[in-house]
Amino acid sequence: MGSDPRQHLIASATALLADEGVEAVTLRRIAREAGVSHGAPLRHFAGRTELLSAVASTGFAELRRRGETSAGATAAERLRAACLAYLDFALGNPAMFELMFRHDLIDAHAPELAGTSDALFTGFCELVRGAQEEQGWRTGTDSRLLAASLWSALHGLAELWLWGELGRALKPDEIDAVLRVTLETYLR
Amino acid sequence: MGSDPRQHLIASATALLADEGVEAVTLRRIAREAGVSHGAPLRHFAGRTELLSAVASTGFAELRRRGETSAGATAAERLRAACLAYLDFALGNPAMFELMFRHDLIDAHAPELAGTSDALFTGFCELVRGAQEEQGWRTGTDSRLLAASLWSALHGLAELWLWGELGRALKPDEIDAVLRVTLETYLR
DNA sequence: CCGCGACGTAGACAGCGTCTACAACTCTTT
DNA sequence: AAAGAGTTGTAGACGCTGTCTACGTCGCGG
Repeated sequence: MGSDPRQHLIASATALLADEGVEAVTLRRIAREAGVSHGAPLRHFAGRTELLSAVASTGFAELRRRGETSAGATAAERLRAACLAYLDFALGNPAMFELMFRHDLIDAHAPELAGTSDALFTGFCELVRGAQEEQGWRTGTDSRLLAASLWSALHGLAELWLWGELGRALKPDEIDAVLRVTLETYLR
Repeated sequence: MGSDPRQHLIASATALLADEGVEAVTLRRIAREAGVSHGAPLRHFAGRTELLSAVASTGFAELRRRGETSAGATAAERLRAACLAYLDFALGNPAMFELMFRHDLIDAHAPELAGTSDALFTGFCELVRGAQEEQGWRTGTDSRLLAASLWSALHGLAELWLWGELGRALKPDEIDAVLRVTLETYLR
């Protein structure tokens, strides 16, 4: 294996995830992909859960990066851009997005994963608070609660859309319209 | 097996689901629970997916029942009650709720399941339309899009809460507060 | 030089979904 | 009444999975 076998395994798993979906990411497939024996990954990860948690953690880190670098002159515009980035990430990386919230496959309490996902939520809270302070937007409500509510709305939209539930009731191009309704509802 | 083996198996699976979670609901466990051999369920269902789809379908039916019978003098009150019922169902039956949206375990295109879940969305749309017409609430927006947006917000809140992501950032009793923020945001 | 820890391998085990061959039982048709 | 066909349950097999264990094989520090 390479110089950093742990990173090598995470990379193989990430590629497998993007190519063939969550189901395909088994320890044995990862090992085969990485060119090692079926038991080798267990030398670097306590089990499948720990490896998948590490993969999911990179997903949270990437999502946070996208949210933080979202451009905009005002805080409200940056918040709006971050919301769009969330949906963009989910629809563009459906398998990674699914893994990140499959609590049967990952361990939300793993230190690394808890760190990256908490950082994501904290960053989002700050975006919300910034928009609140900048222009007296919903100043009455706790920014943490408001951030949780808005995040939920975005998250639910991504999940229902990816699941296909909305897909039968709505036309494929109507997801943008629903997202616009959600943003209109919150950001005004 | 009983007079209606199909129903018997669904009942065993439902009990197993509530008792031990989604992971425990394997074909072989269901068979053991129902007191038959490990291959017997395949005489009544084409595979695990079909059996779990039937179980999930009962979940959608129950959820719809709760939403339709939600009391309220005005349409707006009935809509609000239905929203509360959605969260109540998710938090009270976490395993069933999880199964209902695990598209890797069930087949969303199975006729029975598609019927019950479509009926749920349609009913919710009508509740939204009713509230729109009754009191000129958000009359500019398509009721289907508005219903999808609101449903997403509720669904995301349930998922994130059950997943535990919000649980680390928020105190256990703050989910009610977030729900109130969401309802305030939409229903005004 | 030797031992020890890190790493990789191969085999085993139980559990899973699914398939197949076989037996029993019910119902229809002759 | 006898025979055949369809339905339902059983038992075993196959390949897949995660995980554990025993066994090697390096490299590096005492």
